[in-house]
Amino acid sequence: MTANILIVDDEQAIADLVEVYLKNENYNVFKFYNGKDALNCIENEKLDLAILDIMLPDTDGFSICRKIRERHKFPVIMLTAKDEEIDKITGLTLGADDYVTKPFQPLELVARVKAQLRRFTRYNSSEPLREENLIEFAGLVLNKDTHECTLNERPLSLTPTEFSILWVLAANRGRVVSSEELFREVWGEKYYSNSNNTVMVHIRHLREKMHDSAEHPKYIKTVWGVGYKIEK
Amino acid sequence: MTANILIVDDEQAIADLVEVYLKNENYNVFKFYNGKDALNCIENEKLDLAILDIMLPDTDGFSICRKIRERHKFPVIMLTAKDEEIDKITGLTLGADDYVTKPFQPLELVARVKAQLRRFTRYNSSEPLREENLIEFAGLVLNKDTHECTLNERPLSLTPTEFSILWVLAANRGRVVSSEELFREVWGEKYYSNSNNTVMVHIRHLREKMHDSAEHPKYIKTVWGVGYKIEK
DNA sequence: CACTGTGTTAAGAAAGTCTTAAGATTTTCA
DNA sequence: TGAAAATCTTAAGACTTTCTTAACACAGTG
Repeated sequence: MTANILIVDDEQAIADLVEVYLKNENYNVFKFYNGKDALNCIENEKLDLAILDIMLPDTDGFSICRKIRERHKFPVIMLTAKDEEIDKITGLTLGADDYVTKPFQPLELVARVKAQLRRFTRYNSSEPLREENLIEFAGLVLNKDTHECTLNERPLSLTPTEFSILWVLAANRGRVVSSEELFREVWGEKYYSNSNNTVMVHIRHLREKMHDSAEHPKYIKTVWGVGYKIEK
Repeated sequence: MTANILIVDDEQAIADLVEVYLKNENYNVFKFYNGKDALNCIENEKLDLAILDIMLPDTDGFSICRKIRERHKFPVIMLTAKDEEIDKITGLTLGADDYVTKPFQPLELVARVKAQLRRFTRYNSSEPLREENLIEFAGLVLNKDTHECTLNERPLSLTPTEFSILWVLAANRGRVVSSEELFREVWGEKYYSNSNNTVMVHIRHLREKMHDSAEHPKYIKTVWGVGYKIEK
């Protein structure tokens, strides 16, 4: 399950560095030092993500981003110099999905790339690579297409977040999923801190709707100090 | 029984310091301040372990790690700057066996080196290098995914720390594991002092749950002056 | 017997979880 | 568009489980 990633930066050292790190993660990398070649690549290759520097010799990242958005939906990450703060707003409104300011830690960028790919394949892909869009076991039915859920033939009215959480738990049934993992899976790229009890509150709501209790859970079990799990 | 250890760090002071400590332990040390010489060394020397800084003038630790993994199986320890927290995950998935964050206590690093060498020489014979998440032997079953544990088909309800301790003992079955080693494995890189009897208390709880006794232990045996072990 | 390492116990500290509710945000729909 | 509804996030306190500490008892060692 690899992905095709485009990197465009006229600073060759940076483009090369990013290339090394991405290849380390087994991504296919298309690397260009100018906009013209990049645009060509966008037309001819089936890309999964693009990393664009804003300043380029022959054009700029925004133009490329706009070009991409005309025909494609894959995520775009912008590279901006530190003092180009304004780019944040502009870049994002122009359709970039994330931005990273220079200088950056290569691994930070890699993490962002992964986050975007995860987000993209989860939400935007009509034909999922691996994941099914129907989970059915032990009286629980989850339909990702319709976002419907039934428990023992009784329909549950779940909010989007609740559905996502239950989906992740169900997809990993039998395995303990930590709050942090749940958070990352459901919310995507944001950072997690222990003081954030959002997941917990949603679990509480889920249990309520499933007529489940925290003390003697039938469905979502708490594994102390580790996370939550649904039995197989 | 000495070992050949490669250390690569462009911060000469650090590389030199590590060298001193490793030589003090009678290891043969190959020290380099850049990636090129290190790669050369990897080709020509029969190494037992490598310590790699991530940031290098001409390349990076991951590239070297990948090179090593193409041909060799010996353990690799990564050095990461404190703020490169994310490296932990990425570095490990890239094939490093352990990571140490800068700044570090030299003796801490030495301890890690020893641990890796021990692990390697042990596993290298029959067992796979990659850690499993299921240990099953002599009536004891430990499942890291579900955090479940059964002893002779009877489920044991273990706390996270108890589970970790039993896991380490089980993973090292047949070998004595000292309290200090247990502490480091379970609690991470924190410092250990002899006056700390936390491990002992947990062992006591474990024995209780396993219906084991200190005088005539069936499972967790005390090796006087050394540590604890579980028979194979 | 002194000494050092290990075992036991219990209580207080710390960490993790649950619940609740208010306020912020987003979505819906007239 | 603006008001209402739904949903999400945050925060605080109660509650539970787990961990650590410390004091003392016990067991090996020389």
